Amino acid sequence: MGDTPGTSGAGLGGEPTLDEQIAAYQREFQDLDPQVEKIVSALSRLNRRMNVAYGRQTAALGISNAEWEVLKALVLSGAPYRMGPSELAKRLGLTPAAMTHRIDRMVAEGLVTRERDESNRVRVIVELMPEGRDKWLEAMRLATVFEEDLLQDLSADERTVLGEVLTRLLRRVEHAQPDAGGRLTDLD
Amino acid sequence: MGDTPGTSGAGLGGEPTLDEQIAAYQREFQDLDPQVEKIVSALSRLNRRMNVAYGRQTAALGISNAEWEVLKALVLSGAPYRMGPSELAKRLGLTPAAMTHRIDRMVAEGLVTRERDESNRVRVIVELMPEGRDKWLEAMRLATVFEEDLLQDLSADERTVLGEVLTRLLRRVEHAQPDAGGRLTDLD
DNA sequence: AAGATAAATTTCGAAGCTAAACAGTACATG
DNA sequence: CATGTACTGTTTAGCTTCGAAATTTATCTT
Repeated sequence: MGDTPGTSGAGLGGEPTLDEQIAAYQREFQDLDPQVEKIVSALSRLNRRMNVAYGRQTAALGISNAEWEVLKALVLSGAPYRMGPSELAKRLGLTPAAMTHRIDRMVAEGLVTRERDESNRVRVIVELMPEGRDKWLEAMRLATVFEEDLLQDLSADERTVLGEVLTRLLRRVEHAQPDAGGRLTDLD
Repeated sequence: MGDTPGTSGAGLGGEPTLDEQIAAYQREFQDLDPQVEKIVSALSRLNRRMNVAYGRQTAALGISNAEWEVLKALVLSGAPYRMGPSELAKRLGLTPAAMTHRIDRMVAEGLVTRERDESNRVRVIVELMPEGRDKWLEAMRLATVFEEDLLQDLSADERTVLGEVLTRLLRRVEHAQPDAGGRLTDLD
């Protein structure tokens, strides 16, 4: 792929084909299971492409990915769409300081409001505004259209199997904790 | 999930279970195919977890994700592991300016060298150093161990099917260009 | 030789995050 | 009831990473 044969794959930016990439992996790293690598690489690429698509869609609505995450957490919390900053921070994996900054921006843009909890004045309540909810809804509409198109070629059976297998993989990652060496030791 | 029933799922930071999340999606957004959403959400979560794992592993080796990307591109380019900054930038989706900065750091850390191409003195050649290659190799060893563990529960047949289906999805995203509305129009 | 083109770097600034110090509130305990 | 302790959220200061635009250096064209 240096400059001799490999101008074949047409990916994002001269990115090699999946098969080309796996061949390169095998060339450079012998003890590699091509089948495993194919699954993992495909997962990774697929997700990158999906994120690019989602990013384009949310950008078209004038919100960043960071803001999208907050909107999503609030909507999924259910009516009346209120959460505390620390709960949000925990959910999104941020420090409280970073959460404060994000909320600052989103308040300034009218996506959410921030007020003190009168029953416990230490706490703060972040509440989703109608405009924020509308943006989330519109983003969801765009996303579902994209997702249906993406899965278009899969039969009902294939969808079922794919969902089941992915869920099983997810369970394995979520219910297991990697030890010092990175191995997944089962907890069940 | 506001605060009444939903303390069940034990994800990253109080993250709801996949099924809980899908139920919430359906509650807030009626025209949603739960099967599609399950696949997409599982894909997304799986990838997030994998990235966390990879991040921990590379961090243990003292390199950032950004540096990991550069090492990977150089190794996969094959011996003698040389690329120009602009080619790297295109591959990684960065501007040339950002690429210059990254290379600065990596040269300072002894992972790569940077020298002018004597045959065309406008160009620069970034070359992988043995230390960089060693880091890549060690990261690959860790990654493959993790990946084997991840796919442990899948039968040979399931691996074959999963690889095939994911490849098909990937082809659909890579060979199609979303139009203005975000739809994937097939190009084949 | 003169301009056009191209590659890489430099400069400047923006975004986003964190750590640590700080302020305000609630609660427990004597 | 008084006070210490714990907790929530914000502020401040600084760091890292990236990008846009201008700049430098070299090559190519005519």
